[in-house]
Amino acid sequence: MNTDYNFREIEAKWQSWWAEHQTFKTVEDPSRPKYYVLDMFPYPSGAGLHVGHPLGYIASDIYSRYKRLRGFNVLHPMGYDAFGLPAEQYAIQTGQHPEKTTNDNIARYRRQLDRIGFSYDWSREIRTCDPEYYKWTQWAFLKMFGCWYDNDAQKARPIEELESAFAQGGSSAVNAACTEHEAFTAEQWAGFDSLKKEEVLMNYRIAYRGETSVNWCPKLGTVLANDEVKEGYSVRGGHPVEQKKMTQWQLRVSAYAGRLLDDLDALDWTDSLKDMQRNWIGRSQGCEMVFKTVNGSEEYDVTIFTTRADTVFGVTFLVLAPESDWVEKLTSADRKAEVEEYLSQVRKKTERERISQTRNVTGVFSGSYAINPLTGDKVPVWISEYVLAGYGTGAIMAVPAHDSRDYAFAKTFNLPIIPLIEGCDVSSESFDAKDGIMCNSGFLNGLTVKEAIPAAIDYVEQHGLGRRKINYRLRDAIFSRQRYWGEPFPICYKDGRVIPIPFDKLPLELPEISTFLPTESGEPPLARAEGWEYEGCPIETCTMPGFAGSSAYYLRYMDPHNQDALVSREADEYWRNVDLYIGGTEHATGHLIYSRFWNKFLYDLGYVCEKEPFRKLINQGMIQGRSSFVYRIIGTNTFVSFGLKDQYKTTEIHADISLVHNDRLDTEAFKKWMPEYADAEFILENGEYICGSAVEKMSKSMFNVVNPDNVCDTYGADTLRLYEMFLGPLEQSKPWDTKGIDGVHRFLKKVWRLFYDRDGLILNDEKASPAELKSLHKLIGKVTADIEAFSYNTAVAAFMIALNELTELKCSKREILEPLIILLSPFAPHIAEELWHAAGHEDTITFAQWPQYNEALTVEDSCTYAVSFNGKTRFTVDLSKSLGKEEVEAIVREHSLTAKYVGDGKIVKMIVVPGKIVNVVVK
RNA sequence: GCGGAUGUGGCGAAAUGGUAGACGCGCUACUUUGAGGGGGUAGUGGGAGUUUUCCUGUGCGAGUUCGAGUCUCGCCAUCCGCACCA
Repeated sequence: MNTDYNFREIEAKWQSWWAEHQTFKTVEDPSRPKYYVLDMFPYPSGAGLHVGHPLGYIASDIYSRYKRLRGFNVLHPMGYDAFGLPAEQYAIQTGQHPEKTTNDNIARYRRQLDRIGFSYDWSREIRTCDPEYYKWTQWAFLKMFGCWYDNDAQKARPIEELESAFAQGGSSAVNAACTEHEAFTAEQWAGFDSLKKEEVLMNYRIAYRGETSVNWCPKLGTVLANDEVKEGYSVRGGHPVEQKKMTQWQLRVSAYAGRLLDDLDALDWTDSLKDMQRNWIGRSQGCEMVFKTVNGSEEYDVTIFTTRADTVFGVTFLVLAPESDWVEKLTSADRKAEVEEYLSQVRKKTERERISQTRNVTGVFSGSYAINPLTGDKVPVWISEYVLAGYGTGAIMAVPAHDSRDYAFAKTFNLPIIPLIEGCDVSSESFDAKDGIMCNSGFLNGLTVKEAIPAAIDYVEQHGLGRRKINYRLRDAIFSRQRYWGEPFPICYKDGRVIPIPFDKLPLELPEISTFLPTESGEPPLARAEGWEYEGCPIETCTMPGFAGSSAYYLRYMDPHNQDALVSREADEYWRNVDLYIGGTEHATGHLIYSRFWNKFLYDLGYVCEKEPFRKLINQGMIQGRSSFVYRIIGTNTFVSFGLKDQYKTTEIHADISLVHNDRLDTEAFKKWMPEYADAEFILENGEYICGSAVEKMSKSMFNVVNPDNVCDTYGADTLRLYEMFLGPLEQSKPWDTKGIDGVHRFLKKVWRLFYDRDGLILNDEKASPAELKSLHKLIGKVTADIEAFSYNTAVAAFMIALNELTELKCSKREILEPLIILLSPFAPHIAEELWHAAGHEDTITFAQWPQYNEALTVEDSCTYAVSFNGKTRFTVDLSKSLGKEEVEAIVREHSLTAKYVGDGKIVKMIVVPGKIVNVVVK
């Protein structure tokens, strides 16, 4: 009889047992409380999983299993975010269909995931590239196309309601979110032909097509969303990105900016993540103000946005963004050539260059002048790239005395600077602080800045010069990608009109094409598809971006096989929203914004019952790699050990970490690793070759990738799971360091030893001693609290402490060990199942009952504390029974102390401070 | 520049304002000759002392408190996010 801890056998056995018995298949059950635990589904890349990926999955799996043990009906699904650029790039290079490589990658991911023993309900698996799934992505898009946003009601409404509002009262009948506001009366609306009406409505649709300045990435041949660009480079691939005007599909996310911001407060997310979103949404409160502007004989109203209405008396010029529509109108005939020259210079710059040249002040005078609405002063209108077209109105009033950017501009172009705050010095820099007493400001003189801002806005509103306005930085999401491997738009074009393809024709499936490159004329790959048309009308050739498929996937898991709806009302009302969502921070301003927007849109239409998709969110940290280095003496094939390397001139070379254990290099394996090292020689220290190390990103080129499969081979999935949790706090980034894994593995072997000795099972039915019960209940209390707090590293430590105590007590009692393995089962499910089975249970441990914590059993039954006082005085306090307030006070009197009594309960610890006070700590 | 987080042994890390360093790794000594990642015992922040023990110690500097790794303020350093957002 083999009585060793044979994790390979055990893990394979239970993984197939769970699969056969469909242990984790979840069914809606109104008699039990629900709990929805979700991982951010992975993009199945060609490289497979490394040891960092499962960190969050393990954490969520532990919580899922814990919740099941506590009687919850747990929804814990998994799927794949399977559309995307890398598969398509690979297809372009190799000609392989992205569907094939994606499926291969998914199969590999699945094998890797299965080995770790996750409790996913795979019957609910979804893939965003599956037509049965993307049907509902297309459906949602059509719904957005068919809706407008009512700013007064703060919700999306069907476009038909907008049409009838226009028919009754023209454009002023509603307060709607729109791209370009064009005023018209009901009569004018009635006079529009259908094409014109369509054009007008397009400005209001939540999914709309319109010209906008986009992030164009020439290398990838596609536009990108703001969150897909970082510092002027594409997040995927790191290619330069430039600004370009293009007609693109967009989602009116900006209409939801206020709600996206306000509803953050109620979410159980970290402050840093909420702040990131707040930042990204970028609410600022101020006012719009109209400046009458004169270009020769022409007069225009230029609307500017400012948060500092109080500084309007210090305006010495206006500035337009180069892309602003006013530029053309306000360029005087004699300035035309210079303005054109400046605009072409600006256009040539990539986003990257614009950012890196932040310090260089550039601009050009338009030739026009504006009238300050409060002072009547005439000020010049300039054009400069420091004003952004996409924010506010694309035009600003410049107050150089109190804005550093305006100040730099004024200094460069010799424009006047008027200080407005008493005693401020603007001789070398602007005074930006919102602090001080106003001067040179007419009716605002004498007020503080904080009083002056609302006073100025009130004045502006009362005199019809402008209005209060809240501006958001959040932009509409550009929704077209000039790529093949994404959801097709259910849209076709006929006689210049945009026609939605009816719901009952969905899914509109991706057609086969011969090659995945864009066409010669630069059109998207779908332009190559034969017969890509609907009833004779050409279908849109762009596809949807990556975030389309991931925006509502959590809803589909609730009801993945529903043919008639994204999610049925019953399923939605049962599962509601995600209770716990675990994933990386990298989605803070992408997926997590879009998903919230998408959910709110569906909420407005009554398809989902919760305002927010993800109630609690945890960002797991990254696991970095720990690279190992060997040191080759320059010009030789001799390698010198880390401690001796300073005696030679060496180059540092990454050594594959599979050749290294506890920083010691397996020199023979190293020789076989690469041909060039076959005859390598080594200078050892103490008979060993010690490697250097560094923490770096886990990547193939650093030879520091740890594959979870290898860890499962060597130590087993349970050890991997425990170790990843033991490594440190979940949210923290930390390097993968194989050193400590032996300790965790040893722990599991010792757990096994409590059940088995060399002769077989030693589990017995003897009655537990108080000491054993104390160990157990301390553990129950600690582990329960730690799981609830997601403090998994300390939970694992608690197991080790309990184990040490029970091993010391030679405890093999069922009364202790059965609850212990239930506690352990979320962390190490395979060994727990095996021992549960060994203890005589036929069923799975998955639905056992979480042990009841009895605090009374954890109290010391006999304990005398020696207390030192003033370094000399000593007395003892018997804490054998719980002490109440009276007993404490008695001790205090006896020793002439003063005391502060804290709380009630059992006193386990007394601390005496020399001279004064006894403070009683209650545990 | 703005916002957020973090700073504790040789290492990963613990500590409702209450004996700092639990637990694990590593290391040291002893032990068991079952060394295909063996088992056990003891020790392990630094310094002093033959023993009981003492001093010192959580990035730096103040403050609150009987008491601060923990709370407050100011620095310093590191990491992350945003960044000409008017």
